[in-house]
Amino acid sequence: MTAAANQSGRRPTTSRRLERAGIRDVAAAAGVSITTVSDALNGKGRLPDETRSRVREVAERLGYRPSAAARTLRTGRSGLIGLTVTTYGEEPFTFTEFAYFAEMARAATSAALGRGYALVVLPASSRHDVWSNVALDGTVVIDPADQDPLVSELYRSGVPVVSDGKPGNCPVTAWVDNDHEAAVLNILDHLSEAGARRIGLLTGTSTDTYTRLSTDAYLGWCDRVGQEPVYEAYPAHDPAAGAVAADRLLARPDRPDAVYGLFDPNGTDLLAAARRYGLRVPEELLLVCCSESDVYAGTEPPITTLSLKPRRIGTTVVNLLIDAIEGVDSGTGVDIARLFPPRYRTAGTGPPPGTLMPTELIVRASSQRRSPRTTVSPPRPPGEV
Amino acid sequence: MTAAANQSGRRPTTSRRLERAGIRDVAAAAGVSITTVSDALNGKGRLPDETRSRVREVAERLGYRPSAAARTLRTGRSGLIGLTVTTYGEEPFTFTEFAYFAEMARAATSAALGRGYALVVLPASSRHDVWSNVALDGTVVIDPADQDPLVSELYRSGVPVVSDGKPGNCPVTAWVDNDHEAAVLNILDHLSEAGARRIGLLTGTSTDTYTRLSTDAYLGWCDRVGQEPVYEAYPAHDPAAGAVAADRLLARPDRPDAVYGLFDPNGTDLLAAARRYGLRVPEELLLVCCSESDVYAGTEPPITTLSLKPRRIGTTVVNLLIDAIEGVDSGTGVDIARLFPPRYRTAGTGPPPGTLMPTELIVRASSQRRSPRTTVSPPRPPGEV
DNA sequence: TTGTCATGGAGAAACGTATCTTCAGCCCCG
DNA sequence: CGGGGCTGAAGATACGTTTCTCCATGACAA
Repeated sequence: MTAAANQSGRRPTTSRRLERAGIRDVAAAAGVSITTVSDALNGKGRLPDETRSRVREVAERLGYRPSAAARTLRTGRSGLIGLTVTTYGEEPFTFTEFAYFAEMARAATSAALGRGYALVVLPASSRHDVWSNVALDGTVVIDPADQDPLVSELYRSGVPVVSDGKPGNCPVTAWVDNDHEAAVLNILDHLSEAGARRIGLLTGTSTDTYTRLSTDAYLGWCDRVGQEPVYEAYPAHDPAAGAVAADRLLARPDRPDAVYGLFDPNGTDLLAAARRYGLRVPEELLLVCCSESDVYAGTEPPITTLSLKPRRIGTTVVNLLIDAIEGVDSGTGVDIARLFPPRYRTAGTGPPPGTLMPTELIVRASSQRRSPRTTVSPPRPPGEV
Repeated sequence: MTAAANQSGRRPTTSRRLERAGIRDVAAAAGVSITTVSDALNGKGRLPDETRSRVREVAERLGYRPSAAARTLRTGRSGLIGLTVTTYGEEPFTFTEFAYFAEMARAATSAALGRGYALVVLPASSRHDVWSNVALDGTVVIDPADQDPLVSELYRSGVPVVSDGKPGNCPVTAWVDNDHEAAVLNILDHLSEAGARRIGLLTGTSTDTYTRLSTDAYLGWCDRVGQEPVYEAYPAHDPAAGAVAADRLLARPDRPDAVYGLFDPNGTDLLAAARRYGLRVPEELLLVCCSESDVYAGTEPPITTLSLKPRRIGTTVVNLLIDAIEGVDSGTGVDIARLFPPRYRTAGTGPPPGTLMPTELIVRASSQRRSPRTTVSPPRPPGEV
């Protein structure tokens, strides 16, 4: 039972193509055990620097690359993070449809790579065949559905899940969202101060968190101020429906003298509709829409936009997720509490913990009747969710 | 990390270890061997349907999910495909900067998922720590650098690589690209027919394939037709430099009466510059630019654009890659030949095999002095590369 | 009876790594 | 002189699959 006898029968088959060098090959070439190789390469164990560097050199010479699969199997960590966008239409991804998603995904990818993780793009559909085929350390879910079965299963099976957008009824490890309520109230106040008497809303028919929270904030504001709500809803994922809804809103008998549009294309659509009805902006119609696009800096007139700061969200979501992954080694969740910034955090002990982030209102000519200067709203203090 | 924070009852039921059920547990529960379980679940082996369905039912009841890591280790297949975009600035990704990348990536993701693969986004930098940490069945490289060390190493280590954009000096399994030369010649002919006497070019300073091929085609055309080249080059990744270059081009003493811009923002930049110089489009200046954005259908006037059909490219690239992954089991490349369509394929036996795809010219008012009607150019027959 | 198949299924060997445990020396102190 | 602690490194096991090999059984023909 010598070591030589043990190692002799490694590859009796004819090696016509050259196999990738494994850790055994490195060990043999360096004249040490595989334990020593592993320790030397991973900076563990007790080894003199001389042995360490020698092993490293041999590994380099042999072009040794550790097998990611084997390492994942052994350590239980893959370094992979799932990224999911809820699908609207037939296409599984809405990346480019809304600039918000694209920017958010880009930031998330960067943040993950910066911490040594890679992002895997996965469909929100709960097709097991796809999901169970990839070992995930955690998952980012953008805009989760109200009762997402996929998220529930992931969470139940112990995979950390962090969502962009406050989740409805599915449990998540943590979530991050913009302070949509504060943002809408801020905009309504802003329009009021600019002289608006009746503010209309262009909103969506879907039930996602963003649409719901924003609409509710609008309705609450109207109720508080004593204005009759004036709004039109349309399916946000339909590119053509937005223009129709904008037209409808301005055709109403109780036509508003200011409009906030919840979705990116609303700005141009409203502008076009206003032109059709001969309404001058901002003299006769004040305009604000939510958008990440800078085309609104160049429209005639430039349009005030609300930015959801997708990059900040994406970075935060990923960092939260990786913190959860690396902080929780056993099955039970621990230590997540310290990861959240002191402000903008839900106080209660009840899960899941969430973080609200401030938005940014970029004021342009379309919402000001005086001097159109670009300015930035200060972040609002955190309110209750 | 106080004990209180630690004890904050997160998941009360997880006090005992709720280990994921393994294949052994399923085998024990079903009263069969793990071999039978594996065969039953994977549709292999010789088993009566009764056993098969019973095992499947037990597995379902136990919530059994095979370990992706173990399967990958055993089979050598991960179901993961890398997606890389060459980085321009500090940001690792240019996804949103150019709509082409975003659309292409989206199509590639869809195509991969449709065939059971998932895409993992990776940086083009050759940081081993990231790349070697994930088991890849193959890689898509968008716009590879002229002598990409990363691509070379991947290819050498046997990982199939398919590139979007004809590679310069690095070996790839296959590549797909638009027929840039044909596209440019087509545009120049189109502008000539519309009455252009001196056609200018707005191009980039970088050395990627797209820029190089397009510029060369332009220079060759000028030489053939006997026109003095009139062009300005600028760093394409600099968002501000484009407007300056457009201005410079129209400020030249030998001002062109038609311009083709190679990059997406050139259309609006050229339009703005033309306005500054009081040039009417298309009466005094014909305009075409390469873009995937549909904003050019709504500009004043609408601008003729060249579409690179990113979705078609993305789908083709991924299908080619997966064909290579599944068709080539040994190290040496085989069988790839049959995968390529008979047309648009390089004839020679020498690797790497490439596919040229036709582009689409969407003709709008900016490049026509007569009746501005939208039409589509027929695909050109394949020429030599 | 004996051999040949076909059927249904079990055993065990990988896959390549990380890590827990053990062990041989060696020095030093009592 | 004996043992405790430290250093350097090897052995062995486990991770959870897939799959190759092989065996038991019974039916059927020779």
